[in-house]
Amino acid sequence: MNAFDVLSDPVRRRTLELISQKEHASGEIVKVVEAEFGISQSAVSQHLRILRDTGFAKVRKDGAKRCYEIDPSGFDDVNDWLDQLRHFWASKMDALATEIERGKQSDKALR
Amino acid sequence: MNAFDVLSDPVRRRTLELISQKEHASGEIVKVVEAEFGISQSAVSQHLRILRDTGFAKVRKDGAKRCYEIDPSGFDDVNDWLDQLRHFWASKMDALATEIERGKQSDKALR
DNA sequence: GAGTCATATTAGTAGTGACTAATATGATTG
DNA sequence: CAATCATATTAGTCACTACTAATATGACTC
Repeated sequence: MNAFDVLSDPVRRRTLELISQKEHASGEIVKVVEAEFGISQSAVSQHLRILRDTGFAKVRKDGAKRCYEIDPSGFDDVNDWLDQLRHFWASKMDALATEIERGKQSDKALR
Repeated sequence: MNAFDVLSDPVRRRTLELISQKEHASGEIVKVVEAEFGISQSAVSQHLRILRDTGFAKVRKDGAKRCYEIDPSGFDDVNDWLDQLRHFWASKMDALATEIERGKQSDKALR
C-alpha cells in the first residue's frame, strides 16, 4: 500500500492526528476511534499495522501495551509529490492569479 | 469523494502531473494515460470528471476539445490537514524543523 | 444535413480493501 | 500456573470504486 492510499482512509487520518500530538497506547486509540467511527478493536489494530508497515507510525513496547508515535518519514513521498506539483504550477501563475488564490485560501476554515 | 480519495488513484495523480505543467486537451491526457496504464478513453474521462467535481481541475472549451488545467483549490484540504499535523509534531522534532519551514515558505509563495 | 471527430455518460462487472467474529500471542497478576 | 488484560492475526464477507463496452452529446467539415 502506498502513502496516498494510507491517507485516503479516515480512520487512519484520525489515528495520525492522535499520535501526532503525543504518543498513545493502542487501547487509547481504539477507545477514541471506536467511539467516533463505531469499529472494533480488530479493525483499529489492522489500521495500526498499516501505519507501521508504511512508515507513518513507530511503536514502543511498554509491558503489554504498544505505544504509537507518529513517524514523519511516511509523509516523504506525499510531500515530495505535492512539492513537485507546486513547483510546476507556481511558475506559471502570474501575480493576479496569486492574488485570487490568496482570497480563496483565507475563506477556507481549518478542520 | 474527498480530496484524499482523489489523490489515492495513480491515474488521477499522473493526470494532475500532466495538467500542472500546462493545459492539456482531454485527448492528449488520454493518449499518455492509455499508453502508461493501458486503460480506455472512457476510464480517463471518468477520472477527469472526478478531478473537475472535486476542484482539482478546471476546464476550458476549445471547439470540440476540452482543455484541462490544474486548479490548486482542490489541494486546500490536503494542505491544511498536513500543515495541522506538522504543527503538532514540529515542536517535538527539531531535526525536521528546517525542512518544514522550507515547505511552509513554498506554500506561502503560491498564495 | 450526413459523416466524423472529440469527449462524456451509462450500465454492468470484477477486484480490492475495510470490516467483524473468532482466535492467537504475550505480558501481568494473584 | 491459571486467569486476565492488551494487542495482533486470521478467515471470510460485503461494499465500493475503477474498469470496459456501448451509447450519447456536441462541434466541426464537406
